[in-house]
Amino acid sequence: MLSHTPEQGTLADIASHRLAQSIVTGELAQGQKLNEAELAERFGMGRGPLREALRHLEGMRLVKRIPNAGARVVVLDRKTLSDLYAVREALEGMACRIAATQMSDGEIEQLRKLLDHHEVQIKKQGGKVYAQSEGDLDFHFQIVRGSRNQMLMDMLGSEQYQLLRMCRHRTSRNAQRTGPALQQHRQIVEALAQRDGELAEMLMRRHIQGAWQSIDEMISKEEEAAA
Amino acid sequence: MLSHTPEQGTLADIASHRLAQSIVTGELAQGQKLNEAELAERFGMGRGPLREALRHLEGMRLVKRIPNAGARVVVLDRKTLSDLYAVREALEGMACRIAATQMSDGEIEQLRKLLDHHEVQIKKQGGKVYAQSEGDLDFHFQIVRGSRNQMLMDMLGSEQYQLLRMCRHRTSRNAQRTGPALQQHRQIVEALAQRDGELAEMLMRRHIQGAWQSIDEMISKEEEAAA
DNA sequence: TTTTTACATATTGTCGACAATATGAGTTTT
DNA sequence: AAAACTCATATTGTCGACAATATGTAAAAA
Repeated sequence: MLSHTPEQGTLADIASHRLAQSIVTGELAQGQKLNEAELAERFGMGRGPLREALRHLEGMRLVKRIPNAGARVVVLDRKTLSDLYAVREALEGMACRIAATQMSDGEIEQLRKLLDHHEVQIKKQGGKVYAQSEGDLDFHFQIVRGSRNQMLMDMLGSEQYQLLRMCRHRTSRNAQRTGPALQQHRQIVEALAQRDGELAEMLMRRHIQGAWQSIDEMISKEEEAAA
Repeated sequence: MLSHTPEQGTLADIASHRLAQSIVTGELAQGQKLNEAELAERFGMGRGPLREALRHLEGMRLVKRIPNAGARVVVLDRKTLSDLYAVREALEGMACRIAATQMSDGEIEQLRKLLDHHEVQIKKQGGKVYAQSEGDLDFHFQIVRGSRNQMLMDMLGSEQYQLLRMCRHRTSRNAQRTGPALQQHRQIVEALAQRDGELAEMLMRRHIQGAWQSIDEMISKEEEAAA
């Protein structure tokens, strides 16, 4: 799974983890002001560790800090998400190409198993897509791991995927794209199995482009509804 | 120029900036232990702001922190640098492709001017390559800016380029690659001017691959000398 | 009525002291 | 002599209080 660590280090680490969770799940709304004293009290700690946690989250781009004016949850507007998906496309495309030469047969078999698992999950509980969303990230991250590029793992795992999960929770109601997504995942795995890095990269890029299109439409509808 | 802000915000921001500077220039050696009390005293501040700065630098991947055991300057071994250049290749390649459609004619002309400036600098002071190194980053960052992708600018500007500068200071003695690099830069600008994104991307990728090869050889020699 | 100013309040920024934990030297045991 | 243990020391983690800065409100001026 992804970042399900109980996080039992320093208080700052705990706060950082809990805050990230709250932000990602939408419990803390986008743009919301983060009051240090209040949060510290809620978490049962002093303001020191909490401030360190905020600094950490700032580095993860989950909050935006303004000197002497506090921190707010980041707002994922359309432009930001568009940028995010462009970066993902480049990064995961590369990861896929390299993974095709680096992953072991066992790891690729593991990916197939993961997709089988997703398939039964989808058929079992048609509407409840949350698990699939998390599973989707698992799939993507497995491939990134397959690239053996630690920097990539850090960047995508500890940072971008958080933003993605945040975006998902926001637009999770009507996520009917799970079917085609699974199909695309299977194609990607087959390309990896054939050690065809170029094809795997291309399929992954298309997959992410498709995901962005889907998200983009949702945002458009949202904006229409708001207007 | 790049990150030459005097940084006059909170003490934590000042500390963060000064530490980053010291790390990048090699004044603080790789792997060196960072003592909170000592640094706080040197900067004339308490340990609170300094700890926040360390948390920030941790997010920028310039230091590595171990709970209850302190922070150390990150170590750029060959694998880390290899990963970094792979990521750069993907990211800047994309930036270049998009920049070809997004940059204004004026901005591209600006790039030409920048390269002219580099050329006279190189001819004037053959050995002193430091300025060119910084200038090289300026060139790359201008193109990233041209992609209009804020996330990319953040990632490359505030993070990866710091690591690059760090790497440069380490292997700066024999940097005779400035000649061919300039030539490649010119080719890239011409591709941009012709609005040929595909070509621009390809040239940029090759350029970065070449840079990595050069760095890699240097590291090999270093390791031989050490053994 | 609108704008400006002054002030009380809330929030962030900073420090110093103390507690918890790791580090390393010296001692004991095998 | 090598390994394991003990304890003094150094370093990190945490807290509460105070200073500096921003925020919102109400009175005064236009």
